[in-house]
Amino acid sequence: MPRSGEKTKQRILDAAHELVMGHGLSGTSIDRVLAKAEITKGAFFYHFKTKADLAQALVQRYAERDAAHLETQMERAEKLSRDPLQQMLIFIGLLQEEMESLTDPSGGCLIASYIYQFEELGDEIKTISAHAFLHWRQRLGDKFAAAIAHSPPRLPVSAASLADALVSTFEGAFVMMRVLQEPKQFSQQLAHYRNYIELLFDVVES
Amino acid sequence: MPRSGEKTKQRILDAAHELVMGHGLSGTSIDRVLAKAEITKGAFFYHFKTKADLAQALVQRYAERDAAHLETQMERAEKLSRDPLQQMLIFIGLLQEEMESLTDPSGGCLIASYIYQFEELGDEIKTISAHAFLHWRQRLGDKFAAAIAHSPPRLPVSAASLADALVSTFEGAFVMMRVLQEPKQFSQQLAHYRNYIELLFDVVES
DNA sequence: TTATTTATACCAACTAGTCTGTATAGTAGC
DNA sequence: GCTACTATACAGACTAGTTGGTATAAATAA
Repeated sequence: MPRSGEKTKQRILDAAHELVMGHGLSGTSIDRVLAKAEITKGAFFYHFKTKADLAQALVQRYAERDAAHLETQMERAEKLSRDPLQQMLIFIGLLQEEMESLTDPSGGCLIASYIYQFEELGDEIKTISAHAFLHWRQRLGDKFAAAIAHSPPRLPVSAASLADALVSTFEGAFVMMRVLQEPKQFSQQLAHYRNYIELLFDVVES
Repeated sequence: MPRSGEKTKQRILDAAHELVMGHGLSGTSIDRVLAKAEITKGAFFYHFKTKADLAQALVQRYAERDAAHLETQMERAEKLSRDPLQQMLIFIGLLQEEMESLTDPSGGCLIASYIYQFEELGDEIKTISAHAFLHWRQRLGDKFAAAIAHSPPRLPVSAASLADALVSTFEGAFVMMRVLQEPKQFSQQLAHYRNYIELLFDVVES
């Protein structure tokens, strides 16, 4: 069945992604990926030059999907309000909705799964990872900048670091969820972030 | 020179810890630990039964030091004020002080470095990890409970989840720092947490 | 006080298996 | 004839873990 090369490649990436989430990158052998994807070694090395090449394709795909997801939810939020602050609050709410349906604590961030072996990763992967985070900083930072310009926050904060704080909340929540085996950590930590934004911009009725 | 076995054991743990922070656990071979600690394989397996045993000793030592550090700073904060909320704010400030002096983005949390290979880790390690986090929840949760009892927060929050939010902030900050190679992320994210607490308990002069 | 034993702490070399990556021969569809 | 594989075999490096032996120091016995 030629002409379907892309499908096999995606199967490999899917299998690898799942394994990396549970065993880490260096704990995931190519042989186990082959077994999970039900292909042979020849097929694997037809699509990927090396294991490092797989690791990069993995994070590339992850970053692309992540950016697309951010864009989708952000555009939804932008259609639901004209006010940038409200857009952000809606955006956080949409993320919360998604995460509340999570019931198993096996979710995670592929990029985060790489960070404790950065020393043996290529620069390309580091660049892709950083770029994924910087994209959030940019997209959300613009919203916060507009919100700050519209009404000053009760404490001095930079738009970029407020954006970073949401990404940080995500990453922290993943760690909490995995260590404590508590899926609810995710929506709980997001709720605190939302509280913070609301208090900061004084949208809480006293 | 027998009788000095503990020193060698600590040297092994030190070397292993440093390597795990840069290559992950499964990316850290025993051979490389031996090279770094400048000992032989015999010495290693005299002190540790298996690699899994090393991993456990590593996280055990980390958890103990972490708890001791929490206690030290908390007691300092408790001596500087009688008010539980102020104690928490001082405590956060003390942590911020420490983290501001960090200039290289190679720091990290050993427990977090384990989470993406939890599937191949023993239950003991998972228990130790969870317990370390739960200890923070308890210690800080009590403070927040007292603070909430003293003056109600502006939004409904639980003491435990507020405590979790600080641990989450830590973990998130480590990820941000590593991915973006920005050491300042740490104090920045802590500052947001501090802002949140201050706004929540209305200690900000308007 | 000296000789012997015992436990600790360690070393060098080895084993058995796993790792990534290569190679090769063959096949099914376009 | 090109693409997209299967299947198998294998090289070379690295893996965790084992073995047999050694140096040291302290405890015990003569």
